[in-house]
Amino acid sequence: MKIVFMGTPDFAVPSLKGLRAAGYEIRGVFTQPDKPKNRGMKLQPPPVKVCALELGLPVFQPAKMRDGEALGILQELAPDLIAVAAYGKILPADILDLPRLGCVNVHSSLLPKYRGAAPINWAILNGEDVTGVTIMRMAEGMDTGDILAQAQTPIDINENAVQLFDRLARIGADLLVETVKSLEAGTVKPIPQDEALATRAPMLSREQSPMDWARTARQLHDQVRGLYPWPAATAVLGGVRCKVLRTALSGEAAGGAPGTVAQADKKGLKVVCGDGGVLDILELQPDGKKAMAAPAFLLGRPIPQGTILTKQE
RNA sequence: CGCGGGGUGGAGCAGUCUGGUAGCUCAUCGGGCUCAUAACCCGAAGGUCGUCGGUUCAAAUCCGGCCCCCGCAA
Repeated sequence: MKIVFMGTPDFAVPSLKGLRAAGYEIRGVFTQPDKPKNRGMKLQPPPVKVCALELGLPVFQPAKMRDGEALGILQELAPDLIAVAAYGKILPADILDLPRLGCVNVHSSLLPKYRGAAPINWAILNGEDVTGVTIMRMAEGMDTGDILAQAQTPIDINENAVQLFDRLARIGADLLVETVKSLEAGTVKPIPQDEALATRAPMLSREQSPMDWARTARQLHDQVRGLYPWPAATAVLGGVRCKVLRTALSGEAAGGAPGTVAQADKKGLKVVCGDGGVLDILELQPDGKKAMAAPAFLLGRPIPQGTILTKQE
């Protein structure tokens, strides 16, 4: 069975490796073009490209999928199946129709919930305690295709987006391989998505970063772990804008207005939230500095107990 | 050359503008107090101030080169 793989970020790497390890013939790997990123705007190859090169697979990085060039390459590669995981490009109908067994996509949510670019983050942001991975047949809409397989997994109360990313990437890879086997055997029964239950998980933005202490402790905790590590939840502490990287729900209740610093010493940095719950800030990163434990931060920038924090402008 | 912040005992910071004895909080070690302590009191150890060069009687501080870390921008 000949497969063409399409994917871009770390999330897609286990799926590529999984298919390869399962013995399928990977005819080629499509990934986004190298883009200028990071300090100095140096060109960065996407993780899938790095992985594909290590595996000795041919890599294709077309800028557009609709100009016929990509179609031409694919016709030459003549795959039986195209497997896609977080490729980041929309495939036109002529490509979707090309492979004998069609195009399948690994999506990191329980579709039809959380269609879109950031399903993992939004699941955490919304306080879900279960999420999962869906393998679907690709259609022209955004994550609207028929469901071929799903796997569920619980979200731990302290799990952040990166940790969940890693887990779902592995779960997705296993499920993808299983599904491809089923497709070969012809035992898959596609299930249409229930449009009435569909929700969207749009790209994250830095506007979601500022922490509003009027929200509940749980909501703020979810914000911190859901936006980790980018764009990250942020707060102004000791006069400095900080990324809040890790928090815990202390379970204590405390008096005081939302934003009141209940404790700020070597034992911890605890803030009263809108529901009276207390959020324990464990790890943070001031502007221009490295990540550090909250008590260490307080040594250099003490915050008097009782200070009332306000939402960043 | 995309823009900006930073490198000072183990940790987090001040000191740099205005050159002149290395400072604060925490951790560590020793002693004390206490039924006891992660609490409190007393004391100690620990730093080529990222690096190389320049200016100067004198450089953490002024000038120049280099290295490293971080944020923005996605």
